[in-house]
Amino acid sequence: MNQQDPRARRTRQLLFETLVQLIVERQEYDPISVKDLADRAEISRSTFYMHFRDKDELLYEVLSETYLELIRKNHTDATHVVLDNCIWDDFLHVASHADFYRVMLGEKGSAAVLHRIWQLLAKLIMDLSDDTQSLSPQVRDMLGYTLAGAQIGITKWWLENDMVFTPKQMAQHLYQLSTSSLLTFLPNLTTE
Amino acid sequence: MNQQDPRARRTRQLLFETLVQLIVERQEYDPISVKDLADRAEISRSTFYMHFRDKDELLYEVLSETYLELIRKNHTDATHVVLDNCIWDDFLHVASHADFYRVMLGEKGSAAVLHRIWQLLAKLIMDLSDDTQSLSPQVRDMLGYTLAGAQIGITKWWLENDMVFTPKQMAQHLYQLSTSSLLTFLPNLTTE
DNA sequence: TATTTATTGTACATTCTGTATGATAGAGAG
DNA sequence: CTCTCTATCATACAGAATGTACAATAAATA
Repeated sequence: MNQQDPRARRTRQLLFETLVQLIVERQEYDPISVKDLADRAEISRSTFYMHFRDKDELLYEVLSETYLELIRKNHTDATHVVLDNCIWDDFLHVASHADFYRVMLGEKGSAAVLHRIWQLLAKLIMDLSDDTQSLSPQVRDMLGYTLAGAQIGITKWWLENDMVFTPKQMAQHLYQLSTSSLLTFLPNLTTE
Repeated sequence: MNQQDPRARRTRQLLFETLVQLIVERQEYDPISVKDLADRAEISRSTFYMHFRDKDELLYEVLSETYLELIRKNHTDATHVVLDNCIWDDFLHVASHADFYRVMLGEKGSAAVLHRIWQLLAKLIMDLSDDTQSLSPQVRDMLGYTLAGAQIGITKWWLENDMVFTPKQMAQHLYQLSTSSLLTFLPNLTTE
């Protein structure tokens, strides 16, 4: 399959949008079938299998594209390469796809996607917090997973409670929660 | 279906154990079919449907039984009705079912189960942390979700990294991380 | 215009789901 | 022990979804 062929590009993009659309519309991921996607996108089901092995692969590529774009945006703007601004950006990003994330982070979402977001976030957080350079890679990793969990948790709550705070407020809450605990956590790890 | 009939009790219990066994063995949840369960448990597939609507209902009841037992144990022993001891208990519990949780909290797990654990943990944490009584129910809830995320995150890391720390060490790490951030988080919420 | 190939429609084998039904066998009552 | 009740069994069935195969069509490109 030639990725450059305009027909293929169109179909791919169409399937990306259709999947997100169906997830938002039906408020669930798993019960969506390849037939559902093909019908909605008005393509043949066999065409789907020319592009993706299955539903999950499609979803993975949607996320890959999304996060490539998100990270690229962060790196272009110099002011964003600090943790608190990145967190703010994360909440802005989530807010602009709130209906999608509300489903995907909830009980009707996908464990695979949640796991992947978790790993990505953990790495992102650790790359940006330079006050933990002294820790062992192992403990840094542990902190990353923990803070990623905190971020996902607060985001879940936010989405499930009508986003009563602004993205900036959420970022502030999470940031002070994260950094303050990091600071107190750091010295105690070595003394035990 | 009479829950008291020894035949029914046997079958139910057998299915509980079989599901966990299959999850641990195959390291995944979703691809397990009702036929797989029936074959392994050596019961008829139709018998399965006499007890549970589907696979998910079975899993839910497994969890319900588990957590009822866990909470009951906590409440019997008076020393456990404080947050840090409960956290320790959580890690002990996870450790004793490590193979199960490694799957269920990972990419091959179940979004529904993760979501349920998240809610349960959030409520548990908030019920036990009395230093947040002054906060609004809304903010308390947000904190609960966040700390639950942190706990699930650190647990995920622990399970995916050969459980290099003891349950007690994990509890200590998480406890100081949680309480210290709570303390610094509390005053700042009102000033903004 | 001619060639390449993405897309289409269709067909097929396979698996799973949920339900239904009559036969079998285990549990409890008299 | 006998009788009744019912959980379990084996089987069948309809419906849906999956993944693959193939020939025909139509869009892109040279």
